[in-house]
Amino acid sequence: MSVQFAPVEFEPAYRKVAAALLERITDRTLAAGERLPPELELARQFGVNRSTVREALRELESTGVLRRQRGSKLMMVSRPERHAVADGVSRALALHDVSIRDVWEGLTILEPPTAEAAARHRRPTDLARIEATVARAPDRNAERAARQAAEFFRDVGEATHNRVLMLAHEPLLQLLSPSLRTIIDEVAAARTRIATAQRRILQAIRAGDAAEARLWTEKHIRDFRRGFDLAGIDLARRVDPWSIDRPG
Amino acid sequence: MSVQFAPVEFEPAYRKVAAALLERITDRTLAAGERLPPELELARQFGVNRSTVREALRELESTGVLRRQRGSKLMMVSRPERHAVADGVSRALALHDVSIRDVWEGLTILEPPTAEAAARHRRPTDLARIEATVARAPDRNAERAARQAAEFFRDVGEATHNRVLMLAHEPLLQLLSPSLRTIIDEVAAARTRIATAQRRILQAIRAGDAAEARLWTEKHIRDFRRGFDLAGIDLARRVDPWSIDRPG
DNA sequence: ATAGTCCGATTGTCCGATAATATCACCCTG
DNA sequence: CAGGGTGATATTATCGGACAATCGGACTAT
Repeated sequence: MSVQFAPVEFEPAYRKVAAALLERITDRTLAAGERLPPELELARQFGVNRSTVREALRELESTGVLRRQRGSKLMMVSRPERHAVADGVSRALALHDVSIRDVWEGLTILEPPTAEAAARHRRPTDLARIEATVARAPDRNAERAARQAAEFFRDVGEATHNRVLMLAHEPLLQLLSPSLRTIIDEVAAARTRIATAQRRILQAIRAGDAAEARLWTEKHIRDFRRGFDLAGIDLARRVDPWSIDRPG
Repeated sequence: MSVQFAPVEFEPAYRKVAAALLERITDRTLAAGERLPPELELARQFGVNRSTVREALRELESTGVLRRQRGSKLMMVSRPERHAVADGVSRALALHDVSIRDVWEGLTILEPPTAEAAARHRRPTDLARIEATVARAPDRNAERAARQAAEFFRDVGEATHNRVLMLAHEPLLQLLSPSLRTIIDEVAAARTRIATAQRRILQAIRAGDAAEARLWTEKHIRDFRRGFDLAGIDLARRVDPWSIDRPG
């Protein structure tokens, strides 16, 4: 076994076509919003059959760089939507048997500094949005209440004006939402504690008090941990392969 | 405008097929490692043409839940590979004009607590892996040195045994790598400072000293910031649509 | 055992065709 | 001239069928 050979690599045409198109999209030759040529035209240009082009298009469609507006025929170059990307990440994490503890730990790490950053970079419109969400605070319906709790974090994320942070916590919010609903359903004090924390965090962000925003967010997340215990949720359990919102 | 109608939704067959298959995969009816039936069989079962099935397969293939082992014909159900998922996230962030500052801020938030967690949960094999990487420390070649620097963070991430954290920082490492290479190329002191920080962090992780691990990681990341300035990299510049590794 | 050979199954790719519908230039009417 | 109908055309979704390449085995000869 003196000589070693690398496996000969073969790439099917549909993948090559997809790669070529993706290349043009990432290097902005094809800008977002631009319309893609018709399939037959692409087939002619690439010198392949239309079926092959279509397979490539499906690939790009599912990554979110191609989309078609409702009721339109031609494909449009687009930027992947945040929630669509997050769906993929969530699915991947769920399939990898990530535990509730893992997700919670991620939030513990991510949210306090995010709130801090929000306190520094928030603008009036951000405050308005957070306020609107906080105002919906204690909701009788557990489903809605859980959604509101997640929405609050999203709003805070928006206020950072850092897309990296916004995208990073999105899958965590998605994965935690079923447990969150359970907590709100089972733990009597949950609603008011959440509402209180949200008010304090909002207050701190409005005042531009980064330290305070961080502190209350830490409390807020720690409360979730208490909630898991009180609701009898096993932290070691893997997150549910929950229902994904279909990308619009 | 008394009555309102939601836009009638039409889903093409290839999407329905993809959704149906994905459903079976997320609910584990089709377990990872299992082989998918042949395309003709699927076409028969779904009552559609083979071309339609193929378009659905391309969609699932690109999300990473389907794969074929090298040189095999039948598709295999699989879990999305971390780096493949991260590629998608990176691309999305790049297309959204994320700035270097945004990415750096993400690392600032993510890495110190990650090192902390690593100090708590590391096992002997983790230490060995980190040590091996640190041992490759000052490399003359900037390209390799940058890869090594990123690899170090990956190793630390592995040591947390939390897949959420591992996946979360992966896109950041990918997006930062071009800038990192520039720094190593331009800033004379970069190599030794990186090597020093890595040694100290490794030491702390080995000792199980979470606080120390966090501290040195903070320094390490702050150093990057200094590096950007010294290398004349504009933090407001958007990250490069760098070259993506093709998923194997 | 290892290499050669054959065979069925399966994928990659192509061709051609049809129905549905989005797009657009055009015309008509008030 | 604005705005609404109206075809002709372009384009997609889906189908059926075809063929070459090749993978997985079985079987055979060395």
